[in-house]
Amino acid sequence: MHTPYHHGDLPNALRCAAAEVIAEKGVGNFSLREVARRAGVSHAAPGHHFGDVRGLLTSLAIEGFEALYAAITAAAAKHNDPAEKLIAMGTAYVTLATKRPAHAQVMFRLDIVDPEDPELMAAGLRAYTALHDVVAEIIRSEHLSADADDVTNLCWSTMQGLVELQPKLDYLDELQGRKPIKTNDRVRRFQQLILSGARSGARTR
Amino acid sequence: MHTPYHHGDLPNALRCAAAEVIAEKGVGNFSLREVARRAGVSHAAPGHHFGDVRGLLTSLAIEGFEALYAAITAAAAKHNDPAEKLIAMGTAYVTLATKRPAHAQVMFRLDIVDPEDPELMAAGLRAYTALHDVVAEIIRSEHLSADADDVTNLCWSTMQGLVELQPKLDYLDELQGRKPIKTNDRVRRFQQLILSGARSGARTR
DNA sequence: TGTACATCAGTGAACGCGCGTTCACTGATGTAC
DNA sequence: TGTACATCAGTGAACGCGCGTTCACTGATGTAC
Repeated sequence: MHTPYHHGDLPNALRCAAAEVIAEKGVGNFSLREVARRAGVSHAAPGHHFGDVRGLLTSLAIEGFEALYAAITAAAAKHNDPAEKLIAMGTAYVTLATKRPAHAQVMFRLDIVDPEDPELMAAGLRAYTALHDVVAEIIRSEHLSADADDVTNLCWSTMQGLVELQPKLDYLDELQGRKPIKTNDRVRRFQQLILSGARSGARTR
Repeated sequence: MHTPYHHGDLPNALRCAAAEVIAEKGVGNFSLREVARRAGVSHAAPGHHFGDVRGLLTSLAIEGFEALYAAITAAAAKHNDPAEKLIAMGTAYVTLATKRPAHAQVMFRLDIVDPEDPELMAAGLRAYTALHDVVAEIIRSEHLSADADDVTNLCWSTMQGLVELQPKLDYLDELQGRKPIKTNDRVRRFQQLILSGARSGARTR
C-alpha cells in the first residue's frame, strides 16, 4: 500500500473535486486551492493540466455539455414517438442538472469560462442540435407549421429556466401549502403545454 | 463647488456602481473595493450601509425584484385583454433583464445573496404574484382548465431561461446565417406558444 | 440667534488571509539501443 | 536484460496581490435649550 506519486487520472479527479466544491458552496465561492486540497494534491498540480482556473471551469462546462448530450440522446432512444422523445429529453435535462448541479451552474457562465474554447462550443452545439432534430421530427411527422427553431429555443429556455428556478418553485409550493411537485411531473407538464402550443397552429397539409 | 463630505445618497450610488461592475465583468469578478472606487468613496464606506458584500448584493437583488414588479405591472396596465397583458409582461421581463443585466445575474444567485432576507423574499413573491394573477385571469376569463400555477411557472421559467440563454441563442442565429430575431419577437412567439398550449386543453365549461 | 452636544457619514491606515501563479526541483515512467 | 536518457507528473516554497473587515478618527449635520 503506497501512495503513488503519479495519480493516474488527476484531471478527472480535479473536475470531480471542483464539482463537489461548487455543489456545496456555489460557484461564487469556488477556489482552485480548495479543489487541489480535496483532491489531495499540491495546489500547483491543477495548473499542469488546466493552465489556470478558467481552464478547469471550462473543462467542467465541456463535461457538462457532453453529459447533457449523452443523457438526452439516451433518453430519446427509449421512445419511438417523437413527442415522447421530446418529453423524455426534457426530463433528462432537468434530472441531470439536479444530479450534477455544479455543471449546470457553470455551463452558461460566460464570465468565468472561456467562451471561445472550440471544444466547449462544439459540445454545446452538439447538445442543442440533438434537441433541435427531435423537434424537427415532431413537426415533420405531425405536419405542424410551427417553427423548429422557435420550439427548440422555447424548450431549451424553459428547461434551463426551470433548472435555475426549481429551488424557488419548490419553496413557493411549500409556502402556499401545496404538496411539492416532483421534478419529472413538472417537466412533463411543461413539455405538454409546449407541445399543445405547437400543435394548435395550423397544420402544413 | 466643493466636494461634499457627505454624499447624499451613497447607498444608491453604491448599488449603481455595483451594477456597473457586474454588467462589465460579470458577477464572478465582482469586488467591493472596486465598487467603492467607482463610487469615488473610501472602500470602508460600503460597510457602513450594507454591512458586508452579501448585504450589498442582496440589496441589489431586492432592487431587481422591485424593478421587475414595477415593469411587469406597468406593462400589464397598458392592455385590457388578459392574454395581451401576459405577453406584455413577458416582454417587459426580458427587456428589463437586458437593460439591467447585473440585477438579473444576481436575483437568483442564492450562493452570494442572503436568501433569508425578508425584504428580498417579499419582493420576489410580489413579482411572482403579479404574474400569477394575470395567468389566473386568463384562465378564468377564457374558461380554461389549465392549472394557474403550472402556467405561471412555465412562463417564469421560460422568461428566466430566455434571459440566461439569449446571448447563446443570438449566437446560434448568427452561426447558422439566420437573421437575428429581436428579443421582443422571440418573447412574443414564446408566450403565444404557451398560450396556445394552455388553450388547447379542455375548457372548464 | 447662539451654543453645546449627540448623531451621523465617510476616512484612511492597518490587519491578516487566501488566493493564483511561477519556479526550480524530484520522483516516476517510458523508450531506444 | 540492462542501462542511459528523455519525458511526464506532481511538489513545496515563494511571490506579490487584492481582498474584506476593523478601528479610531474627523468632518458635517441635526437638535435641544
